[in-house]
Amino acid sequence: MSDENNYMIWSLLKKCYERGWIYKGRDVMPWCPRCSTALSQHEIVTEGYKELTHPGLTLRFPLKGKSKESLLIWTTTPWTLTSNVAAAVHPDFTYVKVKFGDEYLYLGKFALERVLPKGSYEIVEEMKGREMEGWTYDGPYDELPAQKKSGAVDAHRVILWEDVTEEEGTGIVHIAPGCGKEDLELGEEYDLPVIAPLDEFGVFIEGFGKFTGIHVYDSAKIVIEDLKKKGLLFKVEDYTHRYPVCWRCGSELVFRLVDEWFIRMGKKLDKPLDEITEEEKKENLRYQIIDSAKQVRWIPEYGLQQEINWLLNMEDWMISKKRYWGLALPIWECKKCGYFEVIGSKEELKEKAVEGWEIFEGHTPHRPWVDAVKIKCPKCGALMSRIPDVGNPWLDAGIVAYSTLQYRTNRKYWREWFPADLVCESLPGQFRNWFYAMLAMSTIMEGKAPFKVCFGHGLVLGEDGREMHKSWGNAIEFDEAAETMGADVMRWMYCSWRPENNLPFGYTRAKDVKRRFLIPLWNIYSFFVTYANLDKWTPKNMVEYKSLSLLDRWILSKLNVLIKYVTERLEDFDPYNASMAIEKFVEELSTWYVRRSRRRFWKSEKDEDKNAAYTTLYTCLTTLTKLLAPFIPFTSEEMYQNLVRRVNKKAPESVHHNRWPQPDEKMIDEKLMEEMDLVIKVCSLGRSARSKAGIKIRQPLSEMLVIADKGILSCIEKFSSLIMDELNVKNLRLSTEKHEAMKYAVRPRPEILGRKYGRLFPKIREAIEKNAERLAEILNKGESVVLNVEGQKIRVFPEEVEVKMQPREEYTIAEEDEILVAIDTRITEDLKMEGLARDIVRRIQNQRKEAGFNIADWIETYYEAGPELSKVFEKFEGYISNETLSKTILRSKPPKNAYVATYKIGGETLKIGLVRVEN
RNA sequence: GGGCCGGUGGCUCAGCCUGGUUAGAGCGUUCGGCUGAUAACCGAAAGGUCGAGAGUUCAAAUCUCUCCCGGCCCA
Repeated sequence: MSDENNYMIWSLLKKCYERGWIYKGRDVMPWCPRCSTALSQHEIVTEGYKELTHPGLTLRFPLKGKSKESLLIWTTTPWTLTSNVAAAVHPDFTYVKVKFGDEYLYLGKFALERVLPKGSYEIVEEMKGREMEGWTYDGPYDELPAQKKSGAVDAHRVILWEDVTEEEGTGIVHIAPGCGKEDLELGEEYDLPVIAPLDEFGVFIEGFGKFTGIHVYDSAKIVIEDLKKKGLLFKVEDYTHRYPVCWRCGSELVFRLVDEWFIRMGKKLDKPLDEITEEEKKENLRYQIIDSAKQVRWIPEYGLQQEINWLLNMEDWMISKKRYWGLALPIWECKKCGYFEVIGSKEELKEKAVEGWEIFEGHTPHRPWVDAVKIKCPKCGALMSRIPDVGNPWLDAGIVAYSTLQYRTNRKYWREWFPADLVCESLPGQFRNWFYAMLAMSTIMEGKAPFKVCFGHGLVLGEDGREMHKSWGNAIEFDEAAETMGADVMRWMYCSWRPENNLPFGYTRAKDVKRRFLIPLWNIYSFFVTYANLDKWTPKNMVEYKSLSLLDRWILSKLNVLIKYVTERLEDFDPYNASMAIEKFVEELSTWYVRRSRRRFWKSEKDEDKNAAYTTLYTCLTTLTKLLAPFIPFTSEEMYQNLVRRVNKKAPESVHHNRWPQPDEKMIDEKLMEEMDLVIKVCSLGRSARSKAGIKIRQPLSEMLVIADKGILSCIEKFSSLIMDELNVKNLRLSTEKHEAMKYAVRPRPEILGRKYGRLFPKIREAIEKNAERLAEILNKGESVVLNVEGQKIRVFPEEVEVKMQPREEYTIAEEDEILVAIDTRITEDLKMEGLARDIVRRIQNQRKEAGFNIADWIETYYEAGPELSKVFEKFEGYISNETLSKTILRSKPPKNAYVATYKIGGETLKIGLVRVEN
């Protein structure tokens, strides 16, 4: 391992030192007694809390100079009472003095009910918290040497604190500045002494009497015993709360006063960001980092907001860690006068070393070797030793933009590669860890962001939407997932999900992705391969653009649009929309292009058209392999090897060695794509109409009628054979006139006309309905009509009737967006027989497959059927044999070796036997 | 307590920035259909107080405010 990382961090810390940003803090840190280490803010916030039950103690702090008068205090951390220095009240809350038995107690008025039994007390006096300031009291452990030596005994008094809450306790808070973060801050404000009771293992140090040598975890019952004996204990109740624990070992944390090293983040200025002046930023790292963060393009955009929010709230960065292994912090401290110095490089250290260099030389800058080196204190001349702490691991993670790019040794190289184009990690996890560390460190080094784009994705969750946990049974190991669902499936699952959303990961979703995308893709591919092999088709047979059909040109247009779009989306770091577009394309390729082209591959009489279809599908597939290579590298490689490498040994060895496809603008035909959209819609309407009429596609029909405006019709006209084929109709009629398919119906309104004309009404109705068409036109114009009914002239007004349009009897219609499709539902005997023929063909095809015959195998077909189906066999013999590759079709009992099946079609029983024959 | 993200059919999510037909898709459900790509495909139907309330507007899922719920972060 190279030392570069270490020395790079040394030089960064040196920079901070030179600007006065490094300092030693005496802070109360969350501390794990088992791991014997402090935990940083980063570590504690992630998974650092557990519901735990502790003894909640209510006890007396007897007031000095007043007999039988006490403050009532509540705490859940008995051990901190040994280090009590003060008691805090809220200045604005109301407190009460109550008579309780033969004593007087002080507590918050709001706490009376939960602390004292109802009716057991009598309020003697009320006061605001601020009136109590300065009252002195006797602490519970004033006999301890540590209490005496620190001056705490004489410092015990009531102080004011805005953060006292009404929600829990007595409203009077016990303050031990050596045992709590807020306590320490408050203590500094009031200049209180600090007592730190615990060593790094959580054991009481010297000066704590019988506690000395006792582990903090064992101290609670001793405290409770003591308080009982001293008569200070008021009551003990179990109290359950969220309490911080060590993320590594789960031990309860204690708060311990320790020396730690920090990088100063700069003051939090209490004003809007845009009002921070350049002058203020100059020495304030916090706001400099925010400026760096703003240089980055955040995906999603709100990532920036989140990062800024973190930076605005971030405390000074604790860079030390109480461990043995890790980056040796290059801080040398003088034990005698307290001066410290940060060393920025190996060379500087060598120069300043006064002893131990020979031990260190040749080693990496780690313990124990580096600790041997001593330097001379420039202030007092004593020997300075390195502090024992190692560095926070985020220092290592955050320096990569410098340490891996030869920043110290080859600045030219560094400039070439810095800043990185992209970093990508989990946004909720890293905005305060890795992203933060990189931004902070690069701001210190160069005053700018180390990456241009920060792509933050969501979390991978279990399929149930909860975090994955082994114990919850929703966790899936990567290896197992890759093995079971396939790596490409997993990749597509990620790509086709909005990255900023948390991803529910699991096998159901994998199956879904497979079915939605990968299987259809593979089906297209295997369809192509099946027929290309049969036809011995190779890319050498590819035809020119001018030989391609409209359908071919359409999908190639779509393909080139796709290339353009995917390229653009990927360049914009947007794999989601890129993959969605590919899915859409594959779907269209499968459900429209291939479906409409199948016959061209199988039964095309003209080689030219067959070649055109092969050319087109081959182009689509080979282009897709390249577009898909970054998404599903294994599937695309497999397809590529078979489609390209097998027939062209000169092609690049792998799909991943190919150039990215370039769109061919000439192939993009906007008009054609619009037209095809219309065609697809017409077909969809046609199917809808058939479905409404209950006539399956297999049943040929004589005519369909499309009614729309001229523009639409002229688009459709070119595709009439496609439409007729798709919808299985013999003729396609186009018209702009709705009445070709529709007729008017006029319904007289009995509540008006019946009342008006009485018994004449039925005759009137008859007259109206007989001439409905003609009358409707007039009535629709808002004019009245005159009817001759039994010699009377009857004038009928538009409001007296209801004019409706309905399809003519022979048609069933479907209508949408100004397009109306009508199908003629009359089935003649000929059409019916043709439908039956098609039905028979389908059964035979199915049967061939079930028999295990190959697509191109020739067969003999035997059948036994009733008179009608036999007639169909005779009439459509050519068609049936051609479709099913039957050399002969015989009306006879199938031989023994035939594959036989029986069906019921059109009320007759049909028995079919198939025998494979040599070609 | 403060900040950010989210709340839309049974489920997973689009739409919101830039207000405007009848709020979409996939999955699931039901019914029907196609098929030598077949553990796939097509069509139709059922299914929605767009978290709640107020405001702005001719018009609000969309803009504003308040509140509720969930997640994350900070205190």
